[in-house]
Amino acid sequence: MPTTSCGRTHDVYDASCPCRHMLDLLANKWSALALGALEDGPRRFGALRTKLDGVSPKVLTATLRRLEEHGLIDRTVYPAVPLHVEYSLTPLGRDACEPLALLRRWVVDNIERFPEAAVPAGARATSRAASGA
Amino acid sequence: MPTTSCGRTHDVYDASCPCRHMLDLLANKWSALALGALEDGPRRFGALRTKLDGVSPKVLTATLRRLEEHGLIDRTVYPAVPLHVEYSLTPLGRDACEPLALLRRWVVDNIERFPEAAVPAGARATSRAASGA
DNA sequence: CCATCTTAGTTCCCTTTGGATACCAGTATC
DNA sequence: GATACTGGTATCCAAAGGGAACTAAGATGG
Repeated sequence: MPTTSCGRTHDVYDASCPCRHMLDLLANKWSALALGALEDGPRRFGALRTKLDGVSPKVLTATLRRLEEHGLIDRTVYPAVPLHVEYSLTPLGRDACEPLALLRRWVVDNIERFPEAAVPAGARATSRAASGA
Repeated sequence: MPTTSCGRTHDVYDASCPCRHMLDLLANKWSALALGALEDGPRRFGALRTKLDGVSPKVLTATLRRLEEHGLIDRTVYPAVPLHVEYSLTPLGRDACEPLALLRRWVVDNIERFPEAAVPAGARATSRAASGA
């Protein structure tokens, strides 16, 4: 059973352990993508919106706010006109990127092993990837 | 840009790439916990329900079905009485456990670094971990 | 002076998913 | 006949996800 420096036991399988809450935060499609998008340096809201193909502004805002609340990213407002807002990784966020990057990478590396039937139709035929980019 | 053996480009950031769908499946609290719970060998529905503290039977069923559809776990029914159903990892599922285990572990190892305010009240005070187990 | 463009969101509404609780089927046992 | 065990459904409600339109603030430009 994993124990931290302060001697308390932590377990993601325990619903009342803070770990569970953090796992819920990180084991999330948009969180994993947003943190990964910030690995190469700060990005603006619009850039993230473009990078995270398919995200709605509402969900992106909610995701970024949640990551900020949990100390994984910083939100910096430059009061220029037009408004300029930059999101960047905190040290904690940068560290969290490691396991998330491995997960994203594993998916890409092993996608061919998944049964065809499991992939929804829309993602097979009309995919950018399938058009031979 | 990552490329697979068949030469096609895959990118989790592309909403229409099958990768995105798979990331959505794996970057999920219950999936990450369920796969991890099967690492030490097959488990029955009831055992998973106990292990995955706080999961409702409906959600557990849905999670297991989804993992089964995507070829990550096998569902074996032993027509004994009372009914006996076992869930086990497929080779693909076993491989997927690696990055997920790293993620779960990272959370446990770094939980103390998260700001206190970010942890919901219920998880701090009345936690099993806090009671000095 | 008013319309337009930009960025970074918010608001609304609807659908999907998550979650809690109750209940069911099949059979063996008491 | 009542009870218990396993592995789920059924039902109901709340929360989150998602699409589209709209807002704010100020520069720009006719």
